[in-house]
Amino acid sequence: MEYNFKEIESNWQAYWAKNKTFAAKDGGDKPKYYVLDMFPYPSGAGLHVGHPLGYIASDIVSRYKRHKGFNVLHPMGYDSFGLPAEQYAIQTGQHPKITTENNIAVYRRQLDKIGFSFDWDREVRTSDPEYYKWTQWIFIQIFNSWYNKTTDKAENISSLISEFEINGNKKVNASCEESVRLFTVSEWKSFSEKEQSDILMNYRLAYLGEAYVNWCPQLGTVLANDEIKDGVSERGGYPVERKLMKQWSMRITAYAQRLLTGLDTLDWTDSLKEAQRNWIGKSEGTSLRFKIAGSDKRIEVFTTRPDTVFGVSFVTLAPEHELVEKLTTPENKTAVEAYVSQAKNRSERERQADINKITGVFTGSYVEHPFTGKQIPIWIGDYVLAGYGTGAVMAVPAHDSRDYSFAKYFGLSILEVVKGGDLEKESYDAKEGVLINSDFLNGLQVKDAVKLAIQEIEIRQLGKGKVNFRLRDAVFGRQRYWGEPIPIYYKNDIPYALIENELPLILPEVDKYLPTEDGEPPLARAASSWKHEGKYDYEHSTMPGWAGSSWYFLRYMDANNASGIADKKLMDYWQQVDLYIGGSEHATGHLLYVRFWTKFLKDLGYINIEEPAKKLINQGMIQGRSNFVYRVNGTNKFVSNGLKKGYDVTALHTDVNIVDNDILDVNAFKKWREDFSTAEFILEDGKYVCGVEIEKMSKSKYNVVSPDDIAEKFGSDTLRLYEMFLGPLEQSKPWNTNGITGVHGFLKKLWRLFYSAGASAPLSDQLIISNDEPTKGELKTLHKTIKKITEDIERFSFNTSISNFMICVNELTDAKCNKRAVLEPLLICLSPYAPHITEELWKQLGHNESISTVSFPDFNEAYLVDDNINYPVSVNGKLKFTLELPSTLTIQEVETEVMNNEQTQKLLDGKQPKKVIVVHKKIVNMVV
RNA sequence: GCCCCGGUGGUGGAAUUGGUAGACACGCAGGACUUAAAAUCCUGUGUCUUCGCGGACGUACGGGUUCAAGUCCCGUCUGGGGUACCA
Repeated sequence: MEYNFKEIESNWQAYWAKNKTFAAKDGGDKPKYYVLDMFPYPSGAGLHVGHPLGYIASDIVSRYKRHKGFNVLHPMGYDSFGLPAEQYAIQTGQHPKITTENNIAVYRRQLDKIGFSFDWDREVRTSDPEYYKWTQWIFIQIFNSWYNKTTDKAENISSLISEFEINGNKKVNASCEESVRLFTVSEWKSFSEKEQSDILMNYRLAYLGEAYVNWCPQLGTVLANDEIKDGVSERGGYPVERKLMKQWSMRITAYAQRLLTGLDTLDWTDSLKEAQRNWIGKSEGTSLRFKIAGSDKRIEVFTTRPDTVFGVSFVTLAPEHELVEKLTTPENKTAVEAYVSQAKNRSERERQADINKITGVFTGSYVEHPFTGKQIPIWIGDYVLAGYGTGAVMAVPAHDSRDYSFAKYFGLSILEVVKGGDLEKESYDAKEGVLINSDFLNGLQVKDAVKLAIQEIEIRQLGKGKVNFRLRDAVFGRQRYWGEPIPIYYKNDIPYALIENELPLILPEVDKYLPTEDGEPPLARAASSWKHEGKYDYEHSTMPGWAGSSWYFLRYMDANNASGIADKKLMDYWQQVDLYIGGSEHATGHLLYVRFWTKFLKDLGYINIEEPAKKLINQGMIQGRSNFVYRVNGTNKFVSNGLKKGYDVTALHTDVNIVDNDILDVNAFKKWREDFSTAEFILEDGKYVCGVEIEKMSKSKYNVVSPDDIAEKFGSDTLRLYEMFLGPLEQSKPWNTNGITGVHGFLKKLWRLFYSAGASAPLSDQLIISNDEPTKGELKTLHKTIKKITEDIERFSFNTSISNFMICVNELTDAKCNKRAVLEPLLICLSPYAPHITEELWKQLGHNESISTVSFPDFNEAYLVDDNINYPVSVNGKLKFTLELPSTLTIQEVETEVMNNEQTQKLLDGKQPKKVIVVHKKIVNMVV
């Protein structure tokens, strides 16, 4: 019987679906194991071969863990809100819901064809009202919470209100807006409802606040930092500018320290943890106030180098700093105003492009040095950012390169206070050296000087030791249609959250998916009929893409729950994700937000885990391998790659699906596009050889390879094996079908073990399987393979395990082994990788149960040892000769045997070795 | 600039704790079977040298530690990813 993969694969896919073979059970005696993939956004282009890479890896682990006796949760769903469907809707008028559903259907069909063991009963879609009801519910919990720094967790806003009613806010230790002012109990009680609401807004973890946002006029929406690439929007490539807007935001900064310390408990790669650490950007230093000369006002700065305080030669404010106007003297007014308005109009992109251009302006005012009382000029410079620290810096040009260039450019003084650099050439930024010209800090090392300076600043009440984070609050509102409506309505200009039984707040229908003519979000188009209790306007912005994906891992635990995010008992049972696989592009976006929401939900007691995923692996990207043809300019002639030098040619992308091993199928090429139907070719060795380049996989480059085509030609088992065989999971690599015959040949060889009497014998119609006892050699091959595969899967080294399967099958083929006792355990080992063929052969062997229900075989060390092992013996590392010794010896016995050996004695020539080292039971070294 | 990860045959890659570098696969060459092709099977395949046995060299480059280095340390070159006037 031939290996008919098409029939086998469709039969088993139908069987698994019908029998719900991979449905996870909520509970039981088995230990649980939760394997999660980052769910896809269902785009219109369908899956290409790069998408399933991570899914195949997670599927292998899931199937393996089931064999190992775990109760495995391995779900899949769709991150189905997003901009592309909305853009498509704008262009065509088709409702994004329809587009999304169509795309999901295509994805599902493609995923099913690969034979994944997902539990589809738990499918989630973020755009489903039954799902986003709970996204909205979580938003309301966050809105109704504040962060208590004393208990170091989020609490319901009611505890804050009662504190206000007892003590006012002077004792409150909260993560809140810096600008919040002190009030007493009686003041609180005298405030109007609107005033109270505004005050609480400063404390809420989801709050409405003024924020500089990345505004994209073309899209009519606000973008997150990671939705912008090179200063333009990731989708569409439109310019982006900074704009101050009232926006819903999330106070993720309250969690900065916990997000940082939590990383230590995670089994994530160092590079990923490092990326998160950099993003959170903790820096320790001190605040320091400079008194403005001739005024009672002070400018507060943040510095990590208080040791260099005697080197301050000017203070720089961000152009947006609130004191700019007051500090500007009349004679400088024109220059300052011109500079400020110009700096404000510069977009982020322009600022980045002019990174080396130094700009700034003098205000005309001075501050007093806190220790020396010396007059220090106040400047404005756009290298100081309003959004970081206090928006003002003490400039120490001698020891900070940015201050240095600024000082050099404007001719300001440079005062050396740490020895070690050459200030004629550049600033000395290193945090080591001895302090000079610094009064009480003189002679100290930088490290000690920092400590002493902070101490002194605190004693003199000039400032306070402080920790600053780079992390900023996350803007949560989007001026878009295709997202979760924010469950807020406005009554007398006060925002109120909906209550649970008013959810879900369904996304209303609109006539167009664009912002309104006066710049309101698309939802404003529905406003006339879409009102709370028929009269109050709802919030018109929607949630960002990351909202739905920040808690989906919980929903899979109880995907159809109508009364909560998921049943508490089930969340307590499934706990954390044990293995999370996805792309590294989510390192600082999704993975921070999902950690943030997890911590928040824990604080409120809804879940009892602090981190969403224990182990995380980033799969590498599969790049496209583009093929080129070279058209001789002005003709319809195409010259082969090797001969193109003599011609004036234009390189054109050609469809990789009509190219085999870089040889063009010229007839298919002529049919591919009408204008090529009359093409002529200049061949080399009778072939047309194409050029090659590695690029991102994309429709426009004609280098997209669909998994469907591969499955059609070779079968899904081959696709699965080949994607894993390409190289280490975490490494990026170009797709190249050249080697696929290797893994396909492996499956055919495996099939022959069951249906043929030998390597070159013809295939039989019947299984040729014997019940004979295996030989020692066959058992050794089997157990060696089990051992290696087990170790390979445990360390996620799927490419090497496939090599080990190949070695095993080659050895069994050589041994003409067709014994049940060898082949059955081998099938079980292979089934996570190639589920269809192994299910089929398992059934042919007479089993009624799915192979996925069988225990993974254990290996037996006893079968692995050789009778004799060659021990090369070397003296001082030089290999001299080998001895044959039985492998049953202990290391001590090997030593004795080697020492007593005649040849060893001859080599040592009467000397006694100082050291005898037996390594790997294979090499014996002697140090003389 | 800073941070992180890499650099091994013609190609993808293996070498798990420092212990016989190049497993496995592709490609290529030769052979078997076949009228022929496909499929399948067998042999060879790091470089140089040698008729051959063998020998020398060899993991980006230059040093170092070690009986022993692809692996550890220092420096240089180089590729990829992240991030950026973060005070």
